Amino acid sequence: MKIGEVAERSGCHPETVRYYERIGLLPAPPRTAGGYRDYRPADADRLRFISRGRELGFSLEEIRSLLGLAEDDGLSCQDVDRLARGHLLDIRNRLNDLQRMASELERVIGSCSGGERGQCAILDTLRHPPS
Amino acid sequence: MKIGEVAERSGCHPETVRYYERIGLLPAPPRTAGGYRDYRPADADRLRFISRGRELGFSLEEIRSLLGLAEDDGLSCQDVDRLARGHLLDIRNRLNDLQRMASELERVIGSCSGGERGQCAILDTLRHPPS
DNA sequence: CCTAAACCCCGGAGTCGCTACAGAGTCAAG
DNA sequence: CTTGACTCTGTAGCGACTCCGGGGTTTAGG
Repeated sequence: MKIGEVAERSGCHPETVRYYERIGLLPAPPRTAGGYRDYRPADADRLRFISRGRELGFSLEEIRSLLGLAEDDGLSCQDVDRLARGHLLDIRNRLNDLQRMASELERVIGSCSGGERGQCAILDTLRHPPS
Repeated sequence: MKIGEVAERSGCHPETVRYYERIGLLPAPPRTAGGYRDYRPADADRLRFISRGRELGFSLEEIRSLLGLAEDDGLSCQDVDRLARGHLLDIRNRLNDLQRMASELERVIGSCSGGERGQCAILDTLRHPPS
């Protein structure tokens, strides 16, 4: 199948598929007589694996590791687990940061919408941090 | 004051201060005889404004707008409010995304840690998305 | 058989917000 | 006078794409 089809099946943009090939995340497929990339179903599976990993917020390097771990049938489950747990911690940290941002913004916006004139509470907050 | 001091006062890295100058977010200050940038306190204030905006997750372009709005004393409060509310929506969306990632990861990790051998549930999830 | 549309190719540049050099110059303390 | 800390410029790198230009190929319809 051609790049458009594998892209559609996997949920990646065709340019992204070429990009993954360029950085070595997806093996370069054979070409047709006309020079088009010719993929097999396993490539679509691999791309779906990548795309799903991205949806879960894994970096491409993390996904590269996961793909490596998925290859060897040894006792890699612990490694996978460790990687996933580490990643979960990252996400929780980012959640905390965003949560703080959101509350702070809500507070600031709330204090502004009341006053119709005079000083702007949002700009004041930016000017004079409460920390 | 020199760049190191203004950086420390504002919480920005010196290289970041130069970067902000390069992209026109901070006006280029006069130079000393030796060619060093010579800042005044107002520059530190502006940098703190920027850095605080970054902490709240505003993009540099948004901050550029906020700085512009902070300049003219007209009826810009509504614009500021609109910008902040729009930004809050962005953050809430990102929060939702991260929240979904975290729950999904927790689920997947939970289902993995039980099994000591056989197939890895995490890899299986990546291989066979539940969607 | 011919043409137009849809697809594909490649290489390179742009995005955002820094950060990290390299290689040079300046300044203050001891 | 020397050492070390700071500063200067310009450039390149990061991650994960995305878009562009200028071509080539395939396919469906007339």
